[in-house]
Order: sequence, then structure tokens, then C-alpha cells
Amino acid sequence: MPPPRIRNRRATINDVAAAAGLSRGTVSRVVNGERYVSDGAKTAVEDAIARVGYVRNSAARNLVTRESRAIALIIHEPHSLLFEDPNIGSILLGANAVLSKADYQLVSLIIDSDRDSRRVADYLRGGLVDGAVIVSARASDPIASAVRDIGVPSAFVGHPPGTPDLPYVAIDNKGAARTITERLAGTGRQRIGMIASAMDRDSGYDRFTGFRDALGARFDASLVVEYPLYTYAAGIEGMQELLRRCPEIDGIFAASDAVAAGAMTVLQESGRRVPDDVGIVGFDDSSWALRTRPQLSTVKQPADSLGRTAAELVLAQIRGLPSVAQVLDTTVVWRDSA
Amino acid sequence: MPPPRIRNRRATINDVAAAAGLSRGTVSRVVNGERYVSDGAKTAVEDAIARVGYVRNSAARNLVTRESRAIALIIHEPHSLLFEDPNIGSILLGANAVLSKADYQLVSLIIDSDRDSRRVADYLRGGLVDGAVIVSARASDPIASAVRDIGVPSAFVGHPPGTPDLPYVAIDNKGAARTITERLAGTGRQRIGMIASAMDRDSGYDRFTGFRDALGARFDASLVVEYPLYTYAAGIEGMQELLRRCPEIDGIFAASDAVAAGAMTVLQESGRRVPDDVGIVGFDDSSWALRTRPQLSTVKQPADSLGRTAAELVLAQIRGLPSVAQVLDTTVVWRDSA
DNA sequence: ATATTCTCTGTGAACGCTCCCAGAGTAACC
DNA sequence: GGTTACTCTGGGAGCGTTCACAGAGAATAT
Repeated sequence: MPPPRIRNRRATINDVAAAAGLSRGTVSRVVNGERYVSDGAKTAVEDAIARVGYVRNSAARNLVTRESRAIALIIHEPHSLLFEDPNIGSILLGANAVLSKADYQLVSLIIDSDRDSRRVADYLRGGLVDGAVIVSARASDPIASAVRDIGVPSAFVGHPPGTPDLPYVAIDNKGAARTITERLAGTGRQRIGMIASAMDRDSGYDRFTGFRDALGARFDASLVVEYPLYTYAAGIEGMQELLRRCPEIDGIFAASDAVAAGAMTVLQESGRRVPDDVGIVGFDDSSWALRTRPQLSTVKQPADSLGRTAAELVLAQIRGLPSVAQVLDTTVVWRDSA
Repeated sequence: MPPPRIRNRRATINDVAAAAGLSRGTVSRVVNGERYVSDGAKTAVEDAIARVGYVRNSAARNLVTRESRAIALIIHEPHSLLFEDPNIGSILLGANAVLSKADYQLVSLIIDSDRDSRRVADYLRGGLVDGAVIVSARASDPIASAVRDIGVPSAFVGHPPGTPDLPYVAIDNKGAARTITERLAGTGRQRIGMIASAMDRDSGYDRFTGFRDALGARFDASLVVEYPLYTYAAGIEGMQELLRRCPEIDGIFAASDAVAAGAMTVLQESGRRVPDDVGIVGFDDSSWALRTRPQLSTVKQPADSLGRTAAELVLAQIRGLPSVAQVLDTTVVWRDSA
């Protein structure tokens, strides 16, 4: 008959109870700050906890309470964008602020492969989180349908087509694109083009349609180029291509500030003056916008609020309250590039 | 006497066993892919799982196995840096790649307040992760000592002073700074200054001392300015200050590429040509370096490998293998800014 | 033919916690 | 002085797993 356990066990609630000369139940009450504990018992337990070095085992607790007090934030971005997209950081911090205040732990899970996708789905299914915020899932993203199937309270940042029934928080990309395009046209530009990006996402597609609608009859499909990602590199290539197609182009709507920054570099290297020869506007009002010379006119996207609101939507569901999709306002920030 | 439970319970392993006409043990064996289960039993169980919609409860599993197969990546960055520092994304993806292959889930926890700090410590203590990678903890960071006290396998990216006994992976900031400063001096510059940042971290401090050592007797403390963060804004301010102090300055070592980009903007707006009038070098070889005109000479920091190696150090500890601190190589990338 | 090994299945005993109920003691009310 | 309420404590039951062991039957070796 071997000794029951050699492993140096971590202290459990029973060890604390023994050390304090009280029962498991009382220790639990102290640990959870419940009522109906005498002062003497409380200090005895706190003493014992310190003495034996007790820390609560979350797995055991979660098992019986059926909750984890953690919310996942799932980031599904193409590799390179994780570095370039400044919105993600803001969304993350916004969500964290809300959840932190509600005493929930935000855990970020990134998906960078199919394998990750499956593992993350398992993580959600296993009950390790009470809810999930999904950032920038694209159309027909497997994680989107997995989330719905699992039935965990969730909210999307952005509105991926094909998941109509799940709560989301988004901005009116189309309306904002229309507004800024109209203002760009209002500066007297005649040949206005667009460097579109990420057309497989609502954000990219809607910015394009807003642009098209704004120009109406003046829309010229040959002045639109399209790239998969919102990157500086896309701006470089896109601008080069547009100049090749139409050297007299005098207005550019770039799908994001990073794209606009790339485009501006090409414009200036080609000897064109911004905004005198060519006007250019971006989208996001990220830190990019302040780094170009001249500074960018752009659409301010409330990334922090997107994160906050998404978190609130998830919390509402957890609490059994109704939670409806929300569209947040954007504003045009008019600087010097157009 | 009310019915035992109204709540629509999720299916458990027992429900599966009943549906399959087999025992709990056999179901468990199938779920975990163990040997010694007949083909008939296997398909019967798989069938039953699909029928009742069973998913394993991770809390119960973690409780008995005493592991979670998850590793935390703790990001403790000042608010604004989460957007600007491109290294973080690479570190994250590098760590994720290694852990994913080993079938561990990476969970990122961000610390943005003292409250977060405590909650994250609780999360680690609670056994919800089997290990932790800590990114960019500063000197005397409470989370650093918490990690040591908790005794969870861990590794630091970077080497915060004051935590000598924990494994870390870092680059030789001092040596790299010395090398690139020497090469900058080798281009014939006479008045070389530095825009230092983040001196409360090993990276910032070591880059400064490397710079000082490289210049030896030619080091001039009045040509060094210091800012708390590695930002574009620090580059702007720092360069303005240096030009005020010494208009004839002709060489700049910026503590990071973002800082260098800010500095270059100021230099060019002041009418100085880079590299003809002033040579400038950065640090990181981030995407910033390719965005400036001329492109930056800089030190290539293997951010992806830092993440990978840190993850490997943690896995080694979990497996009971020795894990020792590592210093990764950097290389100088010589472009056109100096 | 017997002993040995291997395959397959079932079941009790944890894992460490919270929940709930019972019960003892004390205080408050009429 | 008896009912009623409130405070405090202890301990059984159960959360959903895995693990270890026992044992039955089939295959292989002696």
C-alpha cells in the first residue's frame, strides 16, 4: 500500500479549514466574501490561508458554478494586418476596460491557421469563457458559424455577411464613405478614383459602395483599384496603378489611412502636390493620419467604442437582457490633404 | 418536492454512455483517443455524441488532470504603445505558432490598470494556464514578482532588471546599439546624438549604454534626449530639442524605428537632407523602416523568434527539461538613411 | 492442456470546490 | 415565556471528468 500521494499538493480549502479549526463551508464563505461569518472566524481563516499558502482552484470552482468570468476576444486577422491595423489595439483596450470594470477577464485568442480555428472553437465549447467578442471575421468565416452553433453569448465587431442573427456593433461604412467622398468632390475635383481594400469584408465593400453612390453618374469604374488588405503597400501599388491608368487623376479616396499614406508617398514622389494637384482622403483617423505631410482628411472611426460596445452586448446577454445590434456614429475630420 | 433540475443541462459523458449503451469509461477512452476500444464501441460512441450533442466540459477535465493546455501571454504595455509597437504582433504570432504546434492554446491577457494586474495574477494562480510568457514587463513590475511567487512555468521576453532568476529571451541591445553607432560614426559624422526612450526597460537602457560605449571619448551627454516611450511623437519632440541644442548635429541614433521616423520628419521639414546633411539610424527593422524616404538603416530584431523561443522555454519547463536564458542575434540592415 | 499476454469494458474513487439544508445559539417581538 | 427571526457553523451531495484497478474473454506461447 503506497502512500496516498507523493506529489507536493497545493493547499486546498480543506487544508485551510483544518489549519483554522473550522469547516470547509466557513472557509468558502470567507473566500467569497459572503455574509454570516463571525469576525473571529474570518480572521482565523485569513490567517490560515496565509499560513498554508492557499489559492483557489478555478477549475473546481468553474465546474460547480458553471461560469468562468472570462470573455474571449477572437482576433482573426491575416498575419500582416496584426501589425498595421491600429484599430485592433483600440478595440481590445476598449473591450478590456468594460470587462475589467465588470470583473471579467478578457482573454484574447488569435486565429492564424485552420488548426487554431478548431482549437479556439474547442476552447469556447469547453466552457472556459462565458462569452465572446469576434473581431473582423470575414464572410463565411468558420469561427462565425462555430460561435453560433456553440450558443455562447457573443457579439461581432463589424457585420460579416452571412451571420444576420447575431448581435454586432459596427459603423456605417457606406454612409461615412459617401459623406467624405462628397466632400472631396466638393473641393472641385474632376477625376476621382478609389483604392479599395478588403472587399470580402463588410467594411471594405461598404466603403466602396458608398464611394460609388456618392459619385453617381460621375463614377468611373476604371478609376477603382482593389487590394486584399488595408496596407501601406496596397496604397503604394494602387496609386502607381491609378497614375498609370489616368495621370490626370485629381482625387483619391483610400479605403484606410494606411492605404492613403502609401498613396501619398507615391503622389509626392511623382512630383504631384497634395492637396494642390491631387486631393486625398482616408478612413479610420488612426495615428497614420497625423504622420503624413500634409495631414490626412479622414473619417474618424470610434474603435475604442466599438470594443466597449461589443463587450457590453456580451455582458447584456449573459445577464439575460436583450441585446441588439448597434451602429455607431463616425465623423469626418477635415485636415489638409484635401 | 420540485423536480431535481429544470435548467436544460448540457449533455454529459453519462448521457453519451446511456445513449450508446456503454459505460462512462469507454466514452472517455473514445473521446481521448486512447487504445483498447473496439471498432463497434467507437462508432457507437461517436454516434451517440452526435445525437446528444455532447461537448466535453473543460473545467471538469482540468480539475482532474491538473492541467489546462493553455499558456498565457501577458502584455503589459502603456496604452498607446499597443498601437505603435510592431514587435508585439510578431512576438504574439511567433509564440502562437510554436504553441499551436504543441497543441496548446495561447491566451493573451492585457494589463492596462492595477485592477487588471491583480485579476491577471488571480487568473494565473487559479490554474487556468500551465505557463506564461511575459512581454515587456518593466523594472519592478508587480506582475513579474507575482509570476515568480506563483511558480508557474514562465519566460520573459526581454530581461527586466530585478528578476534575475527567471528564464528570459532577449537580444543584445547593448551590443547591437554599439555596432550600429560605430557604423554611423564610420560614415564620417562628427556630432552624433541619440533620442533615447524607455530607459526604465532593459531595451531602452541598454541601447543607450551601447551608444555611449561606442562613442567613447566623443560621447556628448548634451546630445542625448530621453523620452518615456518608443513613439513617433517622441521622435518629433526629441529631434526638435536636439536641433535647438545643436543645429550642426549630423548623426542621430534613434531608439526605435518609430522614433527615427518622427525625427526624420522634423529633419526634412527643417530643410536638412538625409543622409547628406544628417545620417540617422533606427532600431527594430519594423515596417516603419520601409516607409520613410530614404529608407532607414536599422537593427533587425528577430521579434518572431523572440516569441517562438519564449514559448519553447515555457514548454521545456512544463516538460521538466532545463530551460536557460537565451540571447538572440541581431543584424544591421544598412539602407539609405545613413 | 495450461500459463501468459493482450484486448476490451465497467466501476469506484478521487479532483476541489459551491450549494443547500439542518441545527445550534442568540436576539427580538408580543 | 413562547413564538419568530436572524446569525453563524458543519457537513452531505453533487458538478463532469479521468484514473486505476478488476475482471472477462480471446489470442498466443510453453
